[in-house]
Amino acid sequence: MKSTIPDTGVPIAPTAANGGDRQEASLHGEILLRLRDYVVEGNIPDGARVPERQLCAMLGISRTPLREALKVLASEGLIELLPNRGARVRQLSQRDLEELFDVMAGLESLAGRLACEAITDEEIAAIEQLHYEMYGHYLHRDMHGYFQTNQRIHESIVAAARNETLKTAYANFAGRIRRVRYSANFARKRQRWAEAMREHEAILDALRRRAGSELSDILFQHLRNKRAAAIEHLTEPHEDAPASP
Amino acid sequence: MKSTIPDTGVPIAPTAANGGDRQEASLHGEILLRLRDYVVEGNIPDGARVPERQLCAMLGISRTPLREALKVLASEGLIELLPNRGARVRQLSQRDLEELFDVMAGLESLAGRLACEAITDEEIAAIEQLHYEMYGHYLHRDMHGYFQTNQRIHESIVAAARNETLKTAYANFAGRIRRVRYSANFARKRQRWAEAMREHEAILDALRRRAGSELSDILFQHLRNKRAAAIEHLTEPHEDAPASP
DNA sequence: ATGACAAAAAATGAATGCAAAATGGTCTCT
DNA sequence: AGAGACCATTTTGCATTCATTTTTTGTCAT
Repeated sequence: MKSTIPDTGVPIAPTAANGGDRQEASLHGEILLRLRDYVVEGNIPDGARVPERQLCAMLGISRTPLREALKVLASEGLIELLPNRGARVRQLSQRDLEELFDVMAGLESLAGRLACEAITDEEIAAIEQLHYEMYGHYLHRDMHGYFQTNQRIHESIVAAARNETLKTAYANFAGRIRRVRYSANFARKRQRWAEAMREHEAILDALRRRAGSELSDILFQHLRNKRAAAIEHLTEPHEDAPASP
Repeated sequence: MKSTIPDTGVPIAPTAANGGDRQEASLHGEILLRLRDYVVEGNIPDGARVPERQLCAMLGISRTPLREALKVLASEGLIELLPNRGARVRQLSQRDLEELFDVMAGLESLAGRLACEAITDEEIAAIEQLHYEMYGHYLHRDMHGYFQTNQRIHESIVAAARNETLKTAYANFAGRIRRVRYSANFARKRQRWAEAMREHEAILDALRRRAGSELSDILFQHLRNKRAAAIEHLTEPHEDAPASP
């Protein structure tokens, strides 16, 4: 009598798209990956209560591995665990977002500095390629394409830093602000968009010259500007039509 | 009898001195704090197997909360969990240490930059005070005092950054390399010691002028030098190692 | 009708139980 | 005697169960 749970659909789908390097072959590891994605994707409203039983039914497992995964997600800062009151999706205050953006700025700044020490001409060429691609999206006002290529550029810089620890930390913080970061780029401010393009050109220039310290400054400032745009976008979240003022 | 852990009666004292702000009132939270300290303090040899039941007996709890704490510690990078083979204290390769030092460098570099934006004259005065105190330890060849004051200075800079997220991340990474970081300062190289003092003066100078970008560079380089000293000290580890008293 | 109190229901925290996998030792076969 | 196979013990992973705490609900009094 092991199967007390109705087999509705496929409880555990193999997360083939994941990094897979980690030793997440066990059930709790699988659950962890799926729950993290589930939360990051925004399937649970901010601050909503999430009964364990419900998640168990959804995932087709018992509470033990689920609770283990919840503890890890809490330590990652994605959710918060109130004693005897269950888990809630962590609600980020404006201050939290500012702090997170600043930490991201520090990490990218570091990534740029380290990248200048070891990046190859081929990697720079690849980033240049992405840059031109992004420029195309910019010209075509393709916000979605721009956003994706932009992320790939930043990830390429992090990858070029050749530091797995940094890469992991970066991915962790990026997950926390994913939704906001996305909407930040969606701010209709064309001026900010053009400014970001110029900043990216400066980034590329410093990268070509392997000017680590300089690139560090530029990247920090770039993220600071993105932070400002994100915060501004959050405080006045009405933008369906091009506002007149 | 495969006891890898010294069996004292009540080995782990209650961590009353911990940053009790956290909502770790529950049992698993308490266990987490105690286990983390226990591991960070180096009570378990590198790479040693740690049977769950033994830890349970030691802590006087059942396996469920212990396993939850282990999962969290693994996500923090302190231990690693091999599927069906239990938890091992994570053994840091030289490359791991290099990466960790670089990430620490990035975080301190960020902290310095942010600190310049908001630090008060009083805070700077306090750091100056610590600096002179440290100079005294340096003159008296008091390695232990020097080490402690040095840490307090760096922590003060991080605190001055006014970013709790950064502070938490910094504490996390600091925990991972605590032992090595300590021994790094124990390197008998007097030359490096004098150099570090000069670097600290430059840090203080940039801080007084609120020169964020400059301070960022100096702090990064300072940590880079510390990293070099630590690695060097590890590759030729023949000094009278600080054994347990 | 509203508020307070109390009991029921549900959810969480921790312990125990059970199956699968790994470890260790012994035995057999060459 | 040595290498490999086999079995017993230990250990891990997960499910289930038990005990508290919280939340809801129903009733009563004002």
